[in-house]
Amino acid sequence: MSERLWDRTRRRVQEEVVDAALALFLEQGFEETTVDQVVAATGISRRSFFRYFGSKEDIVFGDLAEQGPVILAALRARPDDEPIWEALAHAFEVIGEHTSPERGAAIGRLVATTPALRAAHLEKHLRWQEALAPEVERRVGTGGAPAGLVGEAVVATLLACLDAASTVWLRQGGGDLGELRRLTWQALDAVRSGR
Amino acid sequence: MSERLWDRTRRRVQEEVVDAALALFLEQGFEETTVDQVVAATGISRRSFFRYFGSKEDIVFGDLAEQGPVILAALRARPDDEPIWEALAHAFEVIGEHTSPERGAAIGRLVATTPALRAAHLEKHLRWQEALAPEVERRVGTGGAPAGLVGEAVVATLLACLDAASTVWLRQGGGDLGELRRLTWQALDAVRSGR
DNA sequence: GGCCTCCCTGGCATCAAGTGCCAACCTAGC
DNA sequence: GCTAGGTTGGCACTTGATGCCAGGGAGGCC
Repeated sequence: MSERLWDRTRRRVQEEVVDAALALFLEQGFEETTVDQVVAATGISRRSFFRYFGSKEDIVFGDLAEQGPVILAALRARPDDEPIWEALAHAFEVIGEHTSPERGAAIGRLVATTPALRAAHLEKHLRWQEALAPEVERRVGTGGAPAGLVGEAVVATLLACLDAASTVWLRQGGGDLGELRRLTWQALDAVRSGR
Repeated sequence: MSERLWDRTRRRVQEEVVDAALALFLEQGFEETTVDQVVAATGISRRSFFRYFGSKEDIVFGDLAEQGPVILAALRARPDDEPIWEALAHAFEVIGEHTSPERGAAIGRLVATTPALRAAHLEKHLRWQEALAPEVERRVGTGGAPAGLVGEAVVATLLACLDAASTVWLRQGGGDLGELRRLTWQALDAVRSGR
């Protein structure tokens, strides 16, 4: 009943718009592409576009910002005695599961070169932090610090290392996910062993 | 010669606008305050406002985003054998030097509750990362990782811990800078000793 | 099948943040 | 005082985003 015609067409239209829009963005840049161009390329009305996406940035990020609970579930599924960094790193891998590395790299490059998208990207991280911090803090303990401090700091650090790794990874051409994992560990090691 | 009347009035007008605008923001919120209201409260013209500030966010952050070189200089002034975290933490203290902790806390609260400002805040961190990463990497070495990885990761981690500490600090009421320093160290310790 | 209800769509008007352009103006140097 | 160069403010315009309303299609009910 909940999977009737409307829902299906909705999803189809959404995908169609995303594909057309991404093509435009990659060709002529995100800022340089206007919403009017996007809707012209798909036949949807301008008004409906903003009902589907809410903002231009949403085309690129989709519902990624709302995936906090999904990542949290992945984290909870990890054994309790696993080192926190490993558990977190694995938990975040669920995010990339529904996109090819190539598409991910293309979007990554777009984000890296567009201030507005970088900002949205970081906002997304904040949302993830809120979702994950409590569970992380349950695992590692507060260490005597006020509630929230350690959890937020640990998640934020992992995301920081992941971003640094992504930057280098994209510069190297992207594509190989194993390489991204390796870089993330190198960044994490450097942080943890830093004098 | 470069400190003639124009420069002085420019600075005075700027301060006046910032004061009036911050009062409005704190009273009725950032998003809820329009640029037209701000210029109406100061007599300056709308057009001139955007020449002074470039964007509404700039009222709140001023030239903070461009202070990367200043922080870098402060970092360079630190002894070469000082542990990187200490050196960095001290270097960042130059940022707060020209504002009272109370004003800083008020702005911090404003930023924390306004998505657009949070995004700008994080963008600012990215700019600082770019400025500091090379010097940090010179100090700690690349550890065999590709150039840039370690520097970016270390700076980003420190900023992440500082943000986590700020969040807790603001929740506690703010005001005491020593407390903020203490919280930052606790966050950093938790990150470095995390299993 | 006819009808009614609900929700989606698209068009219109509107708002707010920026930006380009141009004429009027003011400071500084001569 | 006069000119040159930067400043100011008004205007129009672009772009993202939102409220409102009429029209229309899907699905349930008789």
